[in-house]
Amino acid sequence: MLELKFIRNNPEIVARGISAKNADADIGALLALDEKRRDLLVMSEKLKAERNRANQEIAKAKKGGKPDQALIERMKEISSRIKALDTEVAELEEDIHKMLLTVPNLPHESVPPGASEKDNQEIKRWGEPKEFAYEPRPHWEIGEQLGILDGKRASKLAGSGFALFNGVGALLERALINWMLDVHVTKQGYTEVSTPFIATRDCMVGTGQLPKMEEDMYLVETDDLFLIPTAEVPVTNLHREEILDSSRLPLYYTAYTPCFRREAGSYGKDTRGLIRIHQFDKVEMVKFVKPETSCDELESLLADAEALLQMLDLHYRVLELCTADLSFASSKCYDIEVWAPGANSYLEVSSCSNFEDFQARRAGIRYRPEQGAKPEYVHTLNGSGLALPRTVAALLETCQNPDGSVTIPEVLRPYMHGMEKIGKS
RNA sequence: GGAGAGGUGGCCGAGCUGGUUGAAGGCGGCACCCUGCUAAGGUGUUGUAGGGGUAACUCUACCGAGGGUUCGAAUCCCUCCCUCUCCGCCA
Repeated sequence: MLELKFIRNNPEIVARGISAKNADADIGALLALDEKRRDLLVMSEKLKAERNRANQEIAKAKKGGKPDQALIERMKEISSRIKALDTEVAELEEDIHKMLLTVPNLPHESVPPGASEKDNQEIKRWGEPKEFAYEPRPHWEIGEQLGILDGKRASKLAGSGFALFNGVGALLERALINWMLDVHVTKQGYTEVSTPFIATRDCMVGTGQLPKMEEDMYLVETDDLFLIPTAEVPVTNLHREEILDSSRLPLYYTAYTPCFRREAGSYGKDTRGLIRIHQFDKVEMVKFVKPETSCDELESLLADAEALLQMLDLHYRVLELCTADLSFASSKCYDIEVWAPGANSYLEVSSCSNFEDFQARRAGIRYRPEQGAKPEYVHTLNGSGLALPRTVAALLETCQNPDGSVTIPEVLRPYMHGMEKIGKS
């Protein structure tokens, strides 16, 4: 959420930022409502001041035993006017707030301009695409042949767009989760949390999924609770409505959670294998930092995510998203895409974003810069480290052998009972 | 799901027979004083948000959330949410 005052004072900057993001929001209408609200507020508050003065008089008079009946009658009238004004103000405030929630975050000044995802900038390549003497097979074939992926039965359980890992496949999934968490905790300074996989509407608004993305979420209607689309939601909301001690910052958290996404509107896209499914596992990193450090923190967050792919020895590239491809809440974002030779494409396995104070303002996450100073909003960041199914896909495809087996990366072997290869079982 | 208790400022905790209570008291924080050092002690100060004003300043709101009663509500009434205890059910 942007600050209303900021919009009021910088309408043209806001408008420019919104259009750079290819979004639209009616700033003019918003500001008109705001002006009306302030007019009514002044009227109401003047009346309230009068009422407060009168109330003291009445209280004093009553002690003497003779309340002024005429004054009470007049206050009755004023009270009803106040009530009417306040009702109107409250309605305006609600409208303004609703509109404010639909205004996207502005791109950071360093973000390259662009009209679509085609204008994203590739800023880095690590490693080389592995060479094959034969046509490398896609992970869905490898997985089915090794008996570690069972797409048919997955759809029996939950319909299309779900995965079922079998035997060593399930072990591989679990090994990756444990290994990633261990790297974040023991080598990169994150604190592990294990959160609910369901979140309230307030949480979803706090991180920016709502109100815009409601169709993309699974809603448990009976309780008005949402299945989380990413651990970003519960972890960022951990400190909702809190004033954090400045000495505690920066706070680094990591969490494993499943992620649930309806993927409404992307039917027919990436339907094969593990590339786009409704439920997937992910290890996420979330940071709460002081504003002046958030740019650097984004770089180190990206490095922490990259480190995982480097240890797995998987080739990847890093894209800096252009203004048009930035998500609603982010001000700057890097995507990491891992090379999947069988699918013959780069797969997004991590998205590292700086939200600046956009989420913090929505969720009320603040800190006190100095003892006794006014609380200010923290900056929040998050990045996947990493999304599991696509990592598994790239791994199976990259580490496949001519005989159909898959060599397990060394770092994972301790997590897989020392196993070196996945063969046919 | 049933019965009961409760939700007050950074924290703990009074007030809850309606009226200078934004809110006693304590802890913590900050400033100053005292002190050979440390510890202890003394005095003062210390919430958030939204308006108005060039400014000094000033007004308003906030005691879980939302309604109601009243000239006036942290205090009375209703609804909802959350926490705790006991019972039931269940991993």
